Amino acid sequence: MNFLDNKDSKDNFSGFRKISTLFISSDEFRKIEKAAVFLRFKKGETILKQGHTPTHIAYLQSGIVKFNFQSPENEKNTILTLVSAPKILGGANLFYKDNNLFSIVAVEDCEIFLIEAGAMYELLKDNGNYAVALFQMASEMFKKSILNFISVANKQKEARIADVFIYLAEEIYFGTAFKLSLTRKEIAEFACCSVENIIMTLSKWQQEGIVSFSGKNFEITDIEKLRYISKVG
Amino acid sequence: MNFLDNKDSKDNFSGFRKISTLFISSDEFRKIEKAAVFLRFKKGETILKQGHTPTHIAYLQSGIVKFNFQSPENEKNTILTLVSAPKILGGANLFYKDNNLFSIVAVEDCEIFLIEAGAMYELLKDNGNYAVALFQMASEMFKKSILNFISVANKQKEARIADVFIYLAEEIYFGTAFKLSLTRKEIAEFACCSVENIIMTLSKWQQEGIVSFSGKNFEITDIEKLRYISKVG
DNA sequence: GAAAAAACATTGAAAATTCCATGTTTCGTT
DNA sequence: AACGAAACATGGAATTTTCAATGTTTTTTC
Repeated sequence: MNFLDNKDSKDNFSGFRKISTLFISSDEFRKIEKAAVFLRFKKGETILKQGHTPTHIAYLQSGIVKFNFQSPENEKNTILTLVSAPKILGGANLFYKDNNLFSIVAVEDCEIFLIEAGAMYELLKDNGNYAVALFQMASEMFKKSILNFISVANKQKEARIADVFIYLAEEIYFGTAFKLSLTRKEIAEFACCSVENIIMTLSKWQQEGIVSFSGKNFEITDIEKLRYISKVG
Repeated sequence: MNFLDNKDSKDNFSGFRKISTLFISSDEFRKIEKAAVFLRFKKGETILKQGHTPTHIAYLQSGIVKFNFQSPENEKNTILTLVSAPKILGGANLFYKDNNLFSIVAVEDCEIFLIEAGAMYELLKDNGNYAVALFQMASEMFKKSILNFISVANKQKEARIADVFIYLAEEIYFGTAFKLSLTRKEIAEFACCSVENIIMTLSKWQQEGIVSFSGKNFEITDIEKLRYISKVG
């Protein structure tokens, strides 16, 4: 990661400014700007680390991140959810006193603003409706994790993998053709099954004409079939 | 459920008043009281229903509730988490615009205050620190759901059931001996496995001297063994 | 307090899923 | 271009988990 000069940082802050100034004044927003740093993260780098004390709230300007839980006992990872820019991240961290439940890791190169929690909190104290708006955005990510939980808990392998690919198309890549930035192993960690399951299911789907892929280039050719699999399993 | 007169309601509101008046004035709290109704729910009754528009925030004065997700496709239920009084429930509902993700259902007789979301929101607008405090409390329940998710995703049957019973002892009944208010089926819905798994595992544990039970009376006699099972699986 | 319903319990067969072994391809580095 | 490492791929054995059938006990309801 590398630090940029302040001017560049301000130019890139526009997304967050737009959201924020619906609720707070430009003067107040300047306080946030002063308490923020702009950072670039390479694919694979950890943005917020599981177990650390939450000191910052993050705004994802561009890129894709995963919410990754690493089991302390075995070496297994679980991807709770995947998020693409622009979004407020780690809002939950701000509202907890506890340590971070999970890590936030870049799965593609990311541009991020880290804002000091203390400065943010000062502002929220006097702007309840801004606080509520931020909570709502932060809650979205919880909601997505819970939806994934429900999928994992109720459905079996193939339906879960279908859910993952529907989610990728609808909420991450915004289209049925995309360059997949996740490895098979990461998809397995997201759908909570083994890598072999992912590989075999994808091969099967390719034969059945539901998806087609070569290397990282993916296309979902029959998303309605995927929706059917998601329902019927 | 039956409605009580206002006086009784006020007397029972003390828990929520105590929390709230750390952040807001007594005058302001009176506005909440006016917008609240006191209700009793019998075991099995639904307090907030999945799919409904969230119009109220709930304060659980006494009793135990489950966060229950009912699958629209098959008839399967999943218990996301279990919560015992006193707690703020459905805070998430307040911070969402979406419909309720899950139902909140009494697993023991409950005393509940339902507060109009609109009145609450008016108050939060001018009291950011109260908003933050409420959100922190509401987030706790999300956190518990996520922890359950992680257990379900990473561990197998026996370790998950161990997690459920450790959770019951530590966070619901506050002791290792208790009158279990969940059926075997509900435990299965919580640990995400079949009823047979629950029954067989409990029988095995009883033979091994880890738990002892007859009917609804339960005692965990060796919680350290349960912790070991939770880790090693 | 009797009948019905729900909950609890046990077993073996069937199905789903992971584990293991092995081989190929792709990617990044020197 | 050669090398090693990581990712991708395949198939069968071993394991875990659910399903199905059946019976007992407990709880609820009239």
